Amino acid sequence: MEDLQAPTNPNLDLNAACPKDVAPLEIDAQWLSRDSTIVAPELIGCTLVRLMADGTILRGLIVETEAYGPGDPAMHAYRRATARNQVMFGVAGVAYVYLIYGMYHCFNVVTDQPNIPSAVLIRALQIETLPSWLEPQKLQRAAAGPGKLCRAFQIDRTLTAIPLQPGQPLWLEHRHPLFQQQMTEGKLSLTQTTRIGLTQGVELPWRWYLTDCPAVSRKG
DNA sequence: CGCAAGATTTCT
DNA sequence: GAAATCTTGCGT
Repeated sequence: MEDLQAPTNPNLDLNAACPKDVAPLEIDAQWLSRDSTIVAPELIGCTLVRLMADGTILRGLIVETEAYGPGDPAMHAYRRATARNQVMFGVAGVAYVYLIYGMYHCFNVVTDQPNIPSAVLIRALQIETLPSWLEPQKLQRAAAGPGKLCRAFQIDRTLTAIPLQPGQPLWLEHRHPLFQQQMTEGKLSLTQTTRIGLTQGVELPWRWYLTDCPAVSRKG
């Protein structure tokens, strides 16, 4: 079983930081056209929105990310461009989705300028509202990990290379002003650590997560 | 063209 | 600790 330990930070109140009644601004390609190690921590607190084929909309607060970039031995495009990774050489703001271990998908946001292969892996979401098919008890950890996140939001390789814009199957929205405010006040904070599951580039501290958030894939 | 390894998850 | 499961890309 997974560790369902409650947050230890009494200030962590995502309902207060992200009230549901105000629509934040969508994130555009220009904002994402920066170094992945800059974008990755700034994406924490932003919202991933999924529009299903049947019109259903799912929303999740991004609570854990990892950066991948040029010169990084863990990056899929480290050696050269291939059919799989070529989307990361293109413009920012499109999806890069790949199959891992034959059974899970990982969702990335392409970042930085064209011809600079880089992306941010979205590793965990705090799902906003309970989908009809999900038991309430499982909501908190239903998107705690890149594979579980894609399973919950029904993201697979057919979505790779799509632009992340409203009306598309996926898009991003900026932090709510109150989330930003609680960051400034120190009530919310980010933790920076090394990335997970790698055999190369292990030492690079390019993973960020919302401190004490129970929806994060793992601590440390 | 064969094959080992993989940005994971879950069960024993 | 190990299985599930299959694509990718490197080495032969």
